Amino acid sequence: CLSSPLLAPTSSSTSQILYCANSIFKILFFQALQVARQFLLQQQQQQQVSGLKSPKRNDKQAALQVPVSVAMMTPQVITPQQMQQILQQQVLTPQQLQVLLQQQQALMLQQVIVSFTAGKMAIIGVLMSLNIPPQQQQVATQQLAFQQQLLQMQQLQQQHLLSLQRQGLLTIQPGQATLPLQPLAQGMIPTELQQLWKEVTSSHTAEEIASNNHSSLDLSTTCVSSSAPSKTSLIINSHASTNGQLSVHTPKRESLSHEEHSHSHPLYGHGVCKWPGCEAVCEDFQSFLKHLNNEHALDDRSTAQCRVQMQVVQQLELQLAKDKERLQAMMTHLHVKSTEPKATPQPLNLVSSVTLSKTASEASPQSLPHTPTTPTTPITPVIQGPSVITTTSMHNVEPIRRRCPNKYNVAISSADLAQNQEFYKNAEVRPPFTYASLIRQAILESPEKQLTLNEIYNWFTRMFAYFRRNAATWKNAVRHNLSLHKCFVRVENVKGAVWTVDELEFQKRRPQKISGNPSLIKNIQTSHTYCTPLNAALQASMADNSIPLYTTASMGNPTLGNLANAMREDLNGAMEHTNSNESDSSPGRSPMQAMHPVHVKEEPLDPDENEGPLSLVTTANHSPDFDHDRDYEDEPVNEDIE
DNA sequence: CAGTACATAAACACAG
DNA sequence: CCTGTGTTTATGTACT
Repeated sequence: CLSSPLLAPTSSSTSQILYCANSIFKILFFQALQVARQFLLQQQQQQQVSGLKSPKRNDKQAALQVPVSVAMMTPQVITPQQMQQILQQQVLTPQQLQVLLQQQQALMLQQVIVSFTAGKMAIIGVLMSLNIPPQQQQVATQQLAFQQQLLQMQQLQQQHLLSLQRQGLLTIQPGQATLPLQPLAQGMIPTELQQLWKEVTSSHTAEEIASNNHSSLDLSTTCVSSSAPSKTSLIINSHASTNGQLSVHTPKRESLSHEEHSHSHPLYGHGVCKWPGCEAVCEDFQSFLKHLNNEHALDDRSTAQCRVQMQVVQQLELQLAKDKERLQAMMTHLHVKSTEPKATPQPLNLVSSVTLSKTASEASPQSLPHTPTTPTTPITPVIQGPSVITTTSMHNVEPIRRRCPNKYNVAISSADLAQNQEFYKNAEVRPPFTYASLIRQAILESPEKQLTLNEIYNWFTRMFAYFRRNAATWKNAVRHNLSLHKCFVRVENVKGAVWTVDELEFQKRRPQKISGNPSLIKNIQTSHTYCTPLNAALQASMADNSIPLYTTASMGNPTLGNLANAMREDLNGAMEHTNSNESDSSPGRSPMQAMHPVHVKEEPLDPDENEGPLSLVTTANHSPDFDHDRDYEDEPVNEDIE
């Protein structure tokens, strides 16, 4: 790629060659630079001026032509000796050589900067759009911040060179050549990293706006390893003024004053020089510039630092590429290419969140609790391809009214809840279950099949992170549901009142037609033998078809836990209630049967079921599980923490 | 389009 | 008076 029309100083060609030349030039540049500098030192007295363009001229494009050509041609074949030859043949003055070298370096540094900046910006954008979990973002952020510091150092070097070039102060200071190389990682404290991160993001925004959104997303796919960035305005100085910090390295920089105004020099902050390992105190920006010119001139130390930084950059580049690859795989896995965001019930959003907030292993496509359209395709990973990576999916903690559009949402949730129980505990995602189902579940999970209101509250907050906020709302809803639905029976107790579930009423609650395939009934038995995503999908499919699950095996199956069992009962209730006595199938009802509903809601049907002279019997054998629940109650429910 | 289920908000009563 | 509990009504949304 170095042999193509690289010498044309156009943006596109320059950008293309820049990347190609990067790796080669990285290796050869400093070598050549050293040789050239040696040569310069030797030839310093000759002072032969032979009609080269002045380095101060405004025509930066023309000025860049020579270095571009040198930079692009030499890396292929040049050796230090050849470099010398070239330099001699061209009969350049030391100043001119210096200019050339600086321009080469500037160009190369620009290339590196742009390359990494583009990749960095893309990654930042992806991270932000994806709401990557904090851990991953932290890693990426640290990497990028480190990268940014490296790039800023390079920028400063470049700017420094250019300023020197402009002022005609291009002299080598041999005395500095022997200064020891300082560790580059020095002085990288977290606060600096944070600041850098902020700078990066802010400049990214401005850059995106200024560059008309051209490059940011395109580069996201090519990132660091991009071979041909589509937009190269960032590299060439034409848009330097729009690039914020990137404008620093433009040879044309008309304004040190601008920097003085903004005092936003990447290498200057909090009154200290942020050159790696320097941390020299500079009162003001002017002194800082002086310090830069004096201490961080183009010398052995600086070049060595740059060299090390380049190696660091290379490492980061590799790592970034890996991370990018991983991210790509994640995005692919999560079906980012979604077309219809609203087409799917909520559990998909949940999965997206669970994937992003928990371990990736939990995010296998099979675990998507979406509802397969047919029972025969329960484990098809990508059926509807919903948008799982959306900001709404990550911030759907607001009390948005989002009932599951599916009429059997409760039934679907039976498997879903069991499958994502841990997820709901941790992710602030609204469970796609009705309050009634949840209340019933809470009650049925209790050993006595009865709970006080407060215990129900605790169950909600314990089982669902979503219910740790907006307590007033959902608690009111719980009370409302308890009062409204006849399936919830209030029973006076010694300790007060407890709530129980009238299964018959609950199953009466939602008369639905049975349209499912009865052959799937046995599938549920086999399916919940394995607590696998397939299990969830199968059950979800069955739930979707309202298959009755009158299987005693489903009861008390520890594989899916009580939650799933109860929800399976819920599933039973979802279908047309043909059997009026399957409420007896619930094995755990016996304690409740002794209860006496003090308060019977209007039109109490079949009071024979709750005949009550023994009403207070069970209250005597107070279950220690209540104390067990108390343990959770003691936990501060930070629902009011917004 | 009507009916139903559900969520949400709010008013109210009552007891501790 | 405050808080928690419980009931009821109203309203809006989504689905059938």
